[in-house]
Amino acid sequence: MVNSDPNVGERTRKRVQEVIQALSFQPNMAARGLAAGKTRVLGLVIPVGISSIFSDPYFPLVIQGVSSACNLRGYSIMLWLAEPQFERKTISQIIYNGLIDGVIVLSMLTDDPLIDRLSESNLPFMTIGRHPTNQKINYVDVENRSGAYQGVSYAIETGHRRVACIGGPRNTISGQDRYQGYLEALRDHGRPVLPELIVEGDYSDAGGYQAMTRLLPSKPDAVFAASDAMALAAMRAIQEAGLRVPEDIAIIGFDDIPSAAISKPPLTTVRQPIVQTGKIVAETLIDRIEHPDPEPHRILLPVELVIRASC
Amino acid sequence: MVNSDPNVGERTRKRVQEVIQALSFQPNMAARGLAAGKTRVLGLVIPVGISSIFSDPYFPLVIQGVSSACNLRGYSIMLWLAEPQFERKTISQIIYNGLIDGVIVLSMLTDDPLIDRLSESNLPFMTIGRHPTNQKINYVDVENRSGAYQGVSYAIETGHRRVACIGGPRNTISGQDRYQGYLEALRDHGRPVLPELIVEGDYSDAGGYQAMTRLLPSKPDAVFAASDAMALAAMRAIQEAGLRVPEDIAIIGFDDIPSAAISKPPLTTVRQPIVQTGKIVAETLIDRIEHPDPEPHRILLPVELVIRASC
DNA sequence: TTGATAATTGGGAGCGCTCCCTAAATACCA
DNA sequence: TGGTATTTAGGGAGCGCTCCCAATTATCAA
Repeated sequence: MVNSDPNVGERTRKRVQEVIQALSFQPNMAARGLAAGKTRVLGLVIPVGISSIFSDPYFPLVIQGVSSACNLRGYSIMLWLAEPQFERKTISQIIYNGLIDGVIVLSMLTDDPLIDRLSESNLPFMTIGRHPTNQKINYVDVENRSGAYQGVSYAIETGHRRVACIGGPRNTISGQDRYQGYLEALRDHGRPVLPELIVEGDYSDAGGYQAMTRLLPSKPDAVFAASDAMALAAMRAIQEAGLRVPEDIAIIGFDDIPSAAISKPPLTTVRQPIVQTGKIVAETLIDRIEHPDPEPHRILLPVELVIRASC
Repeated sequence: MVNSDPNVGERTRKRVQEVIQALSFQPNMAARGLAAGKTRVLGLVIPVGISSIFSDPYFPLVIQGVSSACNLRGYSIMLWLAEPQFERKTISQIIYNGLIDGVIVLSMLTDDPLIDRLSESNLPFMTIGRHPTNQKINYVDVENRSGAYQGVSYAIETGHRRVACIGGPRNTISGQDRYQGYLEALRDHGRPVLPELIVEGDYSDAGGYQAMTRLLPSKPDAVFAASDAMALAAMRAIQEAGLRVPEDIAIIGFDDIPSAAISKPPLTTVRQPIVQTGKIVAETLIDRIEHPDPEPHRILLPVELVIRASC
């Protein structure tokens, strides 16, 4: 017994430990996994279909959180970047191959076939990002809607009348949720929804710049961008057009990435706890693996409006 | 025989394939790993000790390259973010546990204890980033020295006389190599090395901004920054000080990250093939696992000076 | 001291696969 | 058609561990 078997003598246990030390013995995980039926490995699936997605600082931070929780609990991470062409075959193959005790899926898209496959299986899994329809899926997400609501409300309450929106991609859940928050804030403050002030972005720097360029002729006096990357790019576009931030156009972002604090002016933004999200999703999944429990776990992490100088 | 055993009848093979299809049978990788002594899993170790390191777009891109090569060759990736406090124990434990056929180590630091442990073992491994002393270690790296040399030479040849350097951290190999390139370019063009024009950065945005602020009083007319993140931040610092890029101070970066192309002015920088680096290191490692070969493999990938408007 | 009970230990089966060796089937040639 | 060479199929051992049960030893009360 290499492990701490509960009914093994104190003396024996000690001797075993000494021998382990002396030989610097490492149990073979493949054998252990085979015999015990559990490997202490978590799968982490990240879709990279959307081109810009991996240059976003979001993903590394999630990985960092997951990794940190796994280290603490003695788990390892198997990483798959799900390139679209592999989804059908490889992913499902890989997932059922007995190397993994559970899976975390970074679920951006509103319709991810992988999720359906997983819910049919009996492999424990959680998603980062809520599922739009299936109520039985366990997830961790941040309060995207409420965060956007807060940000846009703040813009309105600080006297801005034409608040534009650079949204996230429409086929992402977070993009939709943040857009909803924008809409609701407008409605609750009795403001009209003006189509010319709404542009779809792709969360990326380049996309934000382009979106702002298209927005400029409509003369917004504030912009809510669904990501900091886009917000910062929009700020650049505004300044290059000879306008001032926040005097001519105020900006509110979403994420609070490191560079948001040091832009000029510093970006007012909605902070989401990215590393924390990764940690919690991993912890919850490990809990569920070790103590199976049919109760759905749906966790919504709070966001926080960080007021700086851009609005 | 689930695999394509070379001496198995054509008819039988076909029948086996059909049955596999019909049952959508998935071989258990743990069992296969145990029996065959190989798991088709690669370890990827990334140190996250340096705080800012994971917000750098470099790492995701390397992962992407490694992942892409692994997908092609039917390998999976086991990811470890090596938090410093785990290095001694966990990392070496994990690496010898039989779950892995080989390891890729993203080796930034000039003295990484993990590398020494690995070279004592007989686990195939490669590093990304050359090793400063041990000649027997297989690595893939980019031409950091020559890239910096090209960039700095270009600055000098375009008429700049006081070329400053915002270097990478001194305890990183790439930081040293790029600094060497800077020095050599200065020397080969008969320019003096002025200590007041040399500042150590940490590759990060914030570090670059701070470094530039310190550099400003020394009145450089050009700056070579060892990363684009620093270069972009330096550009901001210069512009905020009321100076123009490139008229007052020219800037040359290193990396060619996406935002380098859309900054204002667009950044002249040394492009390094990051995804490619990941691909090649994974491919080479897999080759070495499948066809052991004591010959050292040291690969230096070329870089390319991308001339845009900042210099 | 003895018997009953509890704590501990050692041994064997088996996890699902690969590898190797032998037996059987088939092909080939005189 | 018989015999040999060759291909193909099948069976068994074993990879290194965990789990479970039987055997052993220690513990305690009468």
